[in-house]
Amino acid sequence: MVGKVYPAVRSPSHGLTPRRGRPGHSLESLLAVAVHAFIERGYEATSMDELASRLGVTKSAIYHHVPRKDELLRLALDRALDGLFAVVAEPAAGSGPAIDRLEHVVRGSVRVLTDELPFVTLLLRVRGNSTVELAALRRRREFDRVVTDLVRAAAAEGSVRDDVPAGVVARLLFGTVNSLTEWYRPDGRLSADAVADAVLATAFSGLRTT
Amino acid sequence: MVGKVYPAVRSPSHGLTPRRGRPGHSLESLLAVAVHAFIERGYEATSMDELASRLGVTKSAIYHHVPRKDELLRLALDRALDGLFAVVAEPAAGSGPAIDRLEHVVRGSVRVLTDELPFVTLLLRVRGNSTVELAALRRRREFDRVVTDLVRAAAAEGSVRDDVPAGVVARLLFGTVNSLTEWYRPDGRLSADAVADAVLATAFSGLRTT
DNA sequence: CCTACCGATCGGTAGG
DNA sequence: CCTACCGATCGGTAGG
Repeated sequence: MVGKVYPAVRSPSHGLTPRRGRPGHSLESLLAVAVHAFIERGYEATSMDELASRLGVTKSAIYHHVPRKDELLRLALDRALDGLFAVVAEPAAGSGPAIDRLEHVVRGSVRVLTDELPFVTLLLRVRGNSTVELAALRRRREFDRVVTDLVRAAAAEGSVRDDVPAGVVARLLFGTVNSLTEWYRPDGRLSADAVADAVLATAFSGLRTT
Repeated sequence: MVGKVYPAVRSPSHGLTPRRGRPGHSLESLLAVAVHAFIERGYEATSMDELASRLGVTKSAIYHHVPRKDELLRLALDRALDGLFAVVAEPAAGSGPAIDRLEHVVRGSVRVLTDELPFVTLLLRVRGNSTVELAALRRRREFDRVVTDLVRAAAAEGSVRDDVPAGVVARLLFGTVNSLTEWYRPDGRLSADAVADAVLATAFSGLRTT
């Protein structure tokens, strides 16, 4: 279902086709335009003709690069998910006090969100209305489970509050992180690092000073 | 644009038509089914025929109650927005220390979210792809401005951290609150009051205990 | 025999 | 609240 192969796919799970080491330029720009349109108008509300029009090509030209519309969605969602799973696979996410590992995963997630903003934005809008969306939701829930386990471990250490269930703390924490897609813009006043600092300070220590 | 009138509208801004004091039962159930479908499948991806099928009537029967599909969206979004504005209009939101007023508005917003979950969920998915959505976004931004002003006043009082811009603190705070629509369910383990307590404790004091 | 497309149209379904 | 439709557009594919 996920590993369905179409001509010339050799690269990692994001499915790009870098022929002889060069980046697959036209699929890449197609994907960028598609993700932009999916975010702006919604996936189902975006027609292949609209994508074609934005790209200045015909609809048939798009079908040269992808076999179906939902392949565009799958490529985009996998890119976001690959980024998030790369964070929890980093050594710093696997050793040391749980509170430090949690901080590392939050900072890494903010970095993925700011670096791959359109892809993560699209991921957070997915509701499970197709097999592609269901597969993405499954991977996302797996990521959430890792974070919840970290929060639970940090609470057991005594470094995270235990008057609120760990699952609720994890959800509120990632609700805060994920809400960045609603307003963070790379060309805005705040740098990606400043945003990460703001999220960490506010979420970990709270907004109240008194 | 917003006040466009269609036959027999006499009630407040939610636009229901309670004839002779009796609640408009069929519009109410139509709205409930429509909002449910819009959340599940997306507004544009939901066809009027699908709504008719869910209701066990024909598509034309729906057009007896609303003149256009987007009227269903407008009614739903106005209900969520009316609830939120009712909170900031409460006396406790207008007097006393800013930090207390902010806490009151957050608690009230969580209450509206839990009480009118489907309507608020739909509101938070709106992206401005039509005049109805743009009007809702305008009202929502007005609400956000009130909250940001409260955060700024609380920071000026010295009761909210000032190492992060007030606008960012406000966005993160309401990112946390709004993320409740992603997982809170009225029939779940946590009561609405317990959720409000969890949000207040986590957002105001932080998740870290050390 | 390959790639990167084109103009035209398929069977169905959208909102109204 | 129904049957019977409309102009248009949907995702996907034909031959060249």
